[in-house]
Amino acid sequence: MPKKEINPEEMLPLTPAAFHVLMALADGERHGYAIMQEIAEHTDGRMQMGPGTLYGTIKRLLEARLIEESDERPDPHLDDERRRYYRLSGVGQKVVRAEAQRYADMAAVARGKRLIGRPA
Amino acid sequence: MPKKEINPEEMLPLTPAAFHVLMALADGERHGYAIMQEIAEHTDGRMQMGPGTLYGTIKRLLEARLIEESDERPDPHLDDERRRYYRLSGVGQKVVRAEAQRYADMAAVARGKRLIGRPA
DNA sequence: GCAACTATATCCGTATCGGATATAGTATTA
DNA sequence: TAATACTATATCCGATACGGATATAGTTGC
Repeated sequence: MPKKEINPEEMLPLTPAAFHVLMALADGERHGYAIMQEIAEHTDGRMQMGPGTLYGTIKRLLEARLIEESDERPDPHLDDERRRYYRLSGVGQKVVRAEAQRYADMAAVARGKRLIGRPA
Repeated sequence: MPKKEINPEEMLPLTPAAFHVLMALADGERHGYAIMQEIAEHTDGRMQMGPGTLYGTIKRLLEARLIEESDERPDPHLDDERRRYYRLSGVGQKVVRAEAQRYADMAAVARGKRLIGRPA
């Protein structure tokens, strides 16, 4: 039988901060500062995550095993030794998918109540 | 000139609890217990908000003037004197719309990353 | 009459947020 | 080459929010 059997849906809802960090890692590994920039991009600059929230959230996500630190480094001339790279764990992938689906579901409810228009 | 000029977007993101309460009030006034049931319905029973979170959140939303207590009561034979009814304020309407749009936007980002499928 | 449900409220330990502060390497440009 | 802005990580800590437990009591259904 599978080893831990955690149900990702039981970890929902995530805090907005945790969700944004996981979303930033959904298409590949990134270092902390790049996560910050990716979040700003996802939200058209509306969400500016400061270092306190960013690194605190990373720490909690590591403890919860939703993300892992990666040893792989890019080409040395593109790299910066200070950087620490993170990627989603297997559970992390499932959790971010489930939370994204929850967002889509709530958006659908909002459309049903005519709070917002159709998806672009 | 308009009296207060609060920018609803600056209050975002809401906590999931606050958003669910506002969503439950989006199509008409309701009392606390009914809000709880509406939230369970919106989420197919996946979110079960307990009384601590519910009444604490209501208190905070009242203080932030996103909701107001209503004096109107339904027909006496349908009513229960213990109930306290709440409705969205003008600002509350704008905030819940903006937050719903944020949910839709994040769902769109998630679709771009192929985390979830098309909206139903 | 009794159990289950409805309804509101508070307490309090824990978790999270987020601005401030610290430190220091890297890139730009004057 | 000196100064400045940007990159990058990390921690501290007061304020806020969460959420299970507990309390109280009226209402409904059997």
